[in-house]
Amino acid sequence: MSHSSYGRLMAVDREHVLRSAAALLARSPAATMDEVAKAAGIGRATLHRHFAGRDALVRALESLGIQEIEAALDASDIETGPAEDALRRFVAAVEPAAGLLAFLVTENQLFEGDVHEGWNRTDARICGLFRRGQESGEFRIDLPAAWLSEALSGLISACAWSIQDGRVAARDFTRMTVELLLGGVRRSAQ
Amino acid sequence: MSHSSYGRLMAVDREHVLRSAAALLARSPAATMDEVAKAAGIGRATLHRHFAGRDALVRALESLGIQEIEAALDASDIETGPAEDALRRFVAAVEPAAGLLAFLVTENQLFEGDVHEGWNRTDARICGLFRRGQESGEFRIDLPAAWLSEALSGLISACAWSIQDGRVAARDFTRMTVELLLGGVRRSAQ
DNA sequence: ACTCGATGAGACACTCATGTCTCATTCGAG
DNA sequence: CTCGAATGAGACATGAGTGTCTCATCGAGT
Repeated sequence: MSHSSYGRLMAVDREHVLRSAAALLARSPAATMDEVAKAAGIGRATLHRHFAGRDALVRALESLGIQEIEAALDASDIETGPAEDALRRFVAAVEPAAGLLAFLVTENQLFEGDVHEGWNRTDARICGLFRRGQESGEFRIDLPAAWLSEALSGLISACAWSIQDGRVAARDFTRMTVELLLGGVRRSAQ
Repeated sequence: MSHSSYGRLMAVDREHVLRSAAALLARSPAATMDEVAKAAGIGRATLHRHFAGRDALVRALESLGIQEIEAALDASDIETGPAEDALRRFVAAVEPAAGLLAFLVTENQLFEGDVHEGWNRTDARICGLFRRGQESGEFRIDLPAAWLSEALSGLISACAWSIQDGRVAARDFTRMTVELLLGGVRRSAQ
């Protein structure tokens, strides 16, 4: 921390602010800039010094979300091994970012047409996972991979909300999400 | 239309306004009262004459949504027959209200804790459906019925959004939603 | 101890949606 | 045709959130 004029020194603070903002906005998407600042333990002025405005903050959260999801994709080594196992690993890895993902899903709903380019990238990888499973015979082929990707996002968001509202236990996140997506509700002969 | 002082005469107009508002707000939840009025083909003043304010409008939409879902529950005779068939009938019956349902899901996300009482009623019936399926041996019992109900809402919303964004075909709504929920993505021996 | 950058608090103006009001117009009933 | 209720258009005040600014304070490095 010798030369404080270098922007990267702010990275830790910026990171912390983004984490707080993500946690707050995932719960109350309509939260005020003032509330976001308070939640991060800083003043509103400082918040504006880091992020030009609310749009910039949301954009930064988008980037953070993309980054987390891509990190989960990488960490779970999604392109390797049986698709089912890869999906399990990915959902488990993406759990910490589930709230943020849920926020971005609804937010992207608002910004119709103005989607972050990175979003398409992660979506493509997830679609690729489902397509791989279909080609290998693990997954059924009568449902388009694009829909399966959307459904996965929907289920992750739904589970994150249910946990936030206390309707389901947090520790069951991965199991409930992935089990339902993989096996459905029908009791299979297996 | 003999005595125009009777409030029920406004029912048709009110209905039309609510339909338009539902269609618009399902796409852009942040739409202005002015946009809602324009979408309904009326002036903003008239809109305010029918609904005291934005809150009142949203409440009315909530009631309309509950009403539609309950109508779908009734029409699909959800308490009768095999749970799987009942679920299929319900999803097919609720399709016209899918956009409105998606709007209310995100809206309820905002109004945390302030849920419409009718919402719990419909949720209870849907939970009952899943529980019935579990008790009859049709559905798996390792996933709580409450979560299955949430997941159903999430899938319906996700499918409604995907259709709105043109990512999937509208005619596949029922099949994709119910097939995924019932069977999951795993290719079953069946 | 000094200095400089960053911060927090607050004041301020601006924007925008909302809610209320008025007024001219229209439409239907009598 | 006349009357009255409902409507549409617009003006207006209000409130909330935002973005920008200033200034006093704090803290780390020198």
